[in-house]
Amino acid sequence: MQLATWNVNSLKMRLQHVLDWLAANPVDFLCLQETKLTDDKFPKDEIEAAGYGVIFTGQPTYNGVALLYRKEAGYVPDGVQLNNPLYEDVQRRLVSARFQTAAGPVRVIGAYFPNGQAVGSEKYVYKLGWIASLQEWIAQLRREEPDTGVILAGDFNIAPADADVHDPAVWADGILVSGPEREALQGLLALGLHDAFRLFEQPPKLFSWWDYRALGFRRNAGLRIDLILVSDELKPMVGRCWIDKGPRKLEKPSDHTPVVVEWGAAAT
DNA sequence: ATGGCCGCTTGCAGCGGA
Repeated sequence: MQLATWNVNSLKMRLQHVLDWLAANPVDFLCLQETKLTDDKFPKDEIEAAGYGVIFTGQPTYNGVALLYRKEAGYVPDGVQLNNPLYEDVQRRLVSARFQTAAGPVRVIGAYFPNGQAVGSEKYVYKLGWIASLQEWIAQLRREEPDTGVILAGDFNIAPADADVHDPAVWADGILVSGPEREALQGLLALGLHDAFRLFEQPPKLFSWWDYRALGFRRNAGLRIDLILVSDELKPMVGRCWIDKGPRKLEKPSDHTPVVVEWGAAAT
């Protein structure tokens, strides 16, 4: 099985990229962030025609998330949750559902973490509070659904370590890398979640986002801020996790590119 | 050294993103 996450920076602008990518990469699940579409404008028909069911929640202009699941594989979502039940929020940043899979029940949570804008700002305080509440909710889920694995995938807007930053000196203590943000991520990992990408040896300087400005992509001046966390019971089944730079090379790309995880039978 | 793009809007300049 495969699951991917992709911040598309407007699904209206990127729908064809998503459909083309799914045709070439028929993943079981796809989490999208920054759809930037109200629910009445969501391209449900086009996505269903491509063989995927979809759960989505949006708002005007900003944010918006979607969770796609491959119909041919027979997935039926239950326990659907839009946003965090423990956190009142007009911003639409979370979409979740549980699925029965060949590797047992799994709850997928697609997340668009707040950016935070600048360390110490009002938006930064919101970011840290939002993550703390997400941690509380996932802790609650682990108690309520103890036999269900968890995959938390999305745009975390946090580079976990300096190895995930093209130039740590430039970014030092800034937004996306600051101590409190990284500690908040550690709080999530402490629930028994694991950064799937770092379960494996990886070449250096692999990123999932590159600034549109300053030839960021050509210079590989990027960050790894799009993550897939898998829970303890899924960890032994993860066989591969990779970043697909292909879509970032297209005309009018998103500034993020897909991250994919593959799991299945227990690794031997 | 600085900042350089992109998408969105009760829109044509300003905000947010990262």
